[in-house]
Amino acid sequence: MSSLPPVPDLSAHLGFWLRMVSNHVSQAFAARLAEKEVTVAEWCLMRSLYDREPTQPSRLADDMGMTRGAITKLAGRLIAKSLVVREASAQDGRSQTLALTDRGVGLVPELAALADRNDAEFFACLTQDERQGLETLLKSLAEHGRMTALPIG
Amino acid sequence: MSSLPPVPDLSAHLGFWLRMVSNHVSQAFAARLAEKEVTVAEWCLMRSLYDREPTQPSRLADDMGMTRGAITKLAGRLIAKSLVVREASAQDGRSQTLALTDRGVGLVPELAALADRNDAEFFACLTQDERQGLETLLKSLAEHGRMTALPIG
DNA sequence: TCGATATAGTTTCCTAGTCAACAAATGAGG
DNA sequence: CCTCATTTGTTGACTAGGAAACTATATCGA
Repeated sequence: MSSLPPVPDLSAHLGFWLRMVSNHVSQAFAARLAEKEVTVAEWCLMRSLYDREPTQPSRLADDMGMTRGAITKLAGRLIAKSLVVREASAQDGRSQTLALTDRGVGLVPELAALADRNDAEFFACLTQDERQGLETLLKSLAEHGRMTALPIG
Repeated sequence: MSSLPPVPDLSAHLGFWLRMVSNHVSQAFAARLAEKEVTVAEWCLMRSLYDREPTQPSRLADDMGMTRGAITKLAGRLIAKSLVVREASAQDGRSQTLALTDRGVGLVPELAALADRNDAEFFACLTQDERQGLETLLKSLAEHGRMTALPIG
């Protein structure tokens, strides 16, 4: 009988638990957003536009950690839903800006409320101190790992 | 001038930081695995098969939080790479089992080493106590949220 | 001022999931 | 037994993203 080399279980890694919890939180959030017919990526883009001047797609791509191609399509879907408008730049013929429509502006606070509730639901089982500690740890990891963009994928 | 209702920033939510860090860790891991021409999902499936009897696809689907259709395709890719074999059940004509090939068995420890290194790299900036604390918090969240499967998406 | 290069956005092809319809085999009830 | 519901795995249509080729415009340098 050949014995296998011992290999740590998947659950031996912190990354495993991180992924497990993160994905559950995100999926639950996605389900809430789905009732408003909005995806997580759409929410991120809309929130990014909410309190900002009309913004270039390339800028949003950097902020959101997505490619420009993805932003083109994402913006297209939001435009189709009349939540966002695309406008050509007067100065630079290549450039455009994206901005929320009135409907988009109106929707953002509703979606933000869903985000609040989702966060509250998942982290309710932690004490205030624990939540604070978790936030500190995650921000520390983000800083040391030079994580700037919000990676969707 | 109409003033917008105040809306918390994306970064106001713990879920945001969780997702940010988790996705970076996972993407870095995916990049390491890519050098061995293996995806994260493939790694999870292979690791699941490593120290187990040949296992039904439906069982793996439950374990990994994926649909059966996804397992069909995932297994198909691994079979194409000669890392996994599919075998029909003798007792139940509907049922099959999946198992690692010798090559698959040999690859798992290599991939596990990559997982170890990836984890070590990302969490090196934390003290041992902090890592322990993070693990405790994540496991607590997983338990309270009844998170069993390893959700890929 | 013209040509090379860089930049902004789009498009095409590819990947890897989901969902829902499906075929084959099993099992349970009359 | 025979039928009908259930279970197993597969398939096809669809989604959302990435990579790279592409178009149009702008800029820089000789």
